[in-house]
Amino acid sequence: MKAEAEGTVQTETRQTQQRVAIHDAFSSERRPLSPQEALEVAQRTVPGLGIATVYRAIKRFVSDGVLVPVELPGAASRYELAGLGHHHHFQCRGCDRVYDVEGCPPRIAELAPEGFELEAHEIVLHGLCADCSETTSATT
Amino acid sequence: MKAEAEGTVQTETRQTQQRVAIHDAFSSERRPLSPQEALEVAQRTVPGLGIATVYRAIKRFVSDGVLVPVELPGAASRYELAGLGHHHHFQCRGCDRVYDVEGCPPRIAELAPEGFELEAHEIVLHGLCADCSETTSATT
DNA sequence: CAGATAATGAGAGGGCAGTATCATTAGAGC
DNA sequence: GCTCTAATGATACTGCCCTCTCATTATCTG
Repeated sequence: MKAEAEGTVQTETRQTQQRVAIHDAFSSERRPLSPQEALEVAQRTVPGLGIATVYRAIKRFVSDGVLVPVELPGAASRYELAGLGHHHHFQCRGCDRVYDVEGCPPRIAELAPEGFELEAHEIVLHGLCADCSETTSATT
Repeated sequence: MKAEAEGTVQTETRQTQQRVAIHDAFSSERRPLSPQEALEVAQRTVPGLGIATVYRAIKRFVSDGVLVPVELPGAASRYELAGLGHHHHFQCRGCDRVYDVEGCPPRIAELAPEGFELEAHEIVLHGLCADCSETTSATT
């Protein structure tokens, strides 16, 4: 996987422990992470990791098609692994984490007004995730 | 409408032409406006209007329940008149304006994973509004 | 009309997300 | 191990959204 001879290689892209740790953060958490969250997770592996490196790595992963941006209301951009298929998100107001949710209600297209061209849609659920819901409702 | 005797009145709330113009901007446009958009619309009536005044007025309107915030991915906060009932939004990628859309697909609640407490949801449609769609597809 | 003061406008300031800089570190190939 | 250089980390910096400050203006009441 060197460089297919040509000059399309902008840089050599070394496999550093930082980059590996950042990528692992996304694959282990399995939910959209903000750069800050990714930093915290990856720092468990690489303590000295700096935020600038996280931004750089994410940028690279996105342009390589490894990550895709997930934009949610209010919050900063998050990113998740590409190739997950169509899905939506649930944002917990307790811990502020974002989770993927499967499925998509029918008739979405019918919402668009006459004359409008619908190209994409996005559904964001809000509430409490399982963890926060437990804590709040004092189960025991 | 003075002040019901007590001390609940923080300030007197004068009816200034600026504040009227800002409120009118929201009622005439009938769609969520960012402070910047509101500024531009209101400046047609009050040319010298400053952005700080718009922020101040919006803040006041929100705390008075006249406006409600509309948070959309990426973009800055927008606001719209309160009391419009449940609805969603369409954001045009051409002009970046946001429109209200009626209706709401069924089964939304079923999307939430087990154990999650769904409290609210939000649907954002993306694409081209009627105006931009026309322009793009070169009608004639 | 006059007085009291809320509101305004312009610009400075604060906070935060993200980027650029640069000396130092550490991958990758030999 | 050694060289080359991409990558890193710390920090300065930019850009943007929004708030604060304060001298001036305009609204409201009597």
